Amino acid sequence: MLLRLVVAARAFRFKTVFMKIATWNINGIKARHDNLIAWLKDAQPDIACLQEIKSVDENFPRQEIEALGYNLETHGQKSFNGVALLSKLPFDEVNRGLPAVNGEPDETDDQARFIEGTFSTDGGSLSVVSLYLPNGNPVETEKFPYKLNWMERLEAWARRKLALEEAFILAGDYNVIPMPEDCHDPKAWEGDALYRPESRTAFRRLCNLGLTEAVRNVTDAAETYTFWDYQAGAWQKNNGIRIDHLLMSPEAARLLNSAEVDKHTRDWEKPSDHVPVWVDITA
DNA sequence: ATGCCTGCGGTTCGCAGA
Repeated sequence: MLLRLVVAARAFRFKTVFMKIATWNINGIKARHDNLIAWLKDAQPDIACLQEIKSVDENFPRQEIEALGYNLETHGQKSFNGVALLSKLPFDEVNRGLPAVNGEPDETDDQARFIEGTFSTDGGSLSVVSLYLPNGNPVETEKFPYKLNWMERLEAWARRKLALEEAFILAGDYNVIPMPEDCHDPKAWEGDALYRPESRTAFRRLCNLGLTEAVRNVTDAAETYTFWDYQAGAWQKNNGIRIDHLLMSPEAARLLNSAEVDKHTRDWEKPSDHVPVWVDITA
């Protein structure tokens, strides 16, 4: 009897559930719907964070995604931006929009770039954010300060969240090249908003709160890129950049098993210029 | 130095992206 209890307790304690959490800037849900469905069937993420859906919520094509077993929450706008969360787990809570630095809703920001879902797992609560950080170009316009302000607000959000000591993952298109080795041709990016010292410093500050950037936590492989421009044969020349990242709280990072880039989707017909990046965690 | 290419809205071109 005692033995059976011990066996049952061990089985419970060591029950391992793997979860795959992915992020992908799809560059338009209407243009990328079929590619998205193909990738979902193939990669089978438990949670997928999408960016640049370029659609209002009412027009987002839900049917085939839901038929694959996903719960779906969107935060869209007309023509530009827009983020979404797909999850096989039911959502406990959904929060739309990145708050101001003080934690209050930011009424001055009407761009749809942030959606958070919270979930219950065997290991406790898990929060996953799909974010689309502003590009910031051209740097001499108001777009660059908007980017830096957005990063300040993101850092403030992460500080508040870290105080709760729970597992969370900030996944998305950060529009930041963290290091020279994260692009094919660093010289070509000098002065660009994606590579400006202010952008890289803000990204580093975010990481240095105690977040783990998943891909660089598991590999230092050269030429690990997540975006290749449509123009000038960038894909064929492997002229890429690494700007899509998953940042994990300590409680999430301790569960990290692997992190990968689904580079092959860039070779598909009508590809997005970004490819999916994902982590596997023990949840 | 500039455009390269693509998606979107809304009409055949302008804007945005990175």
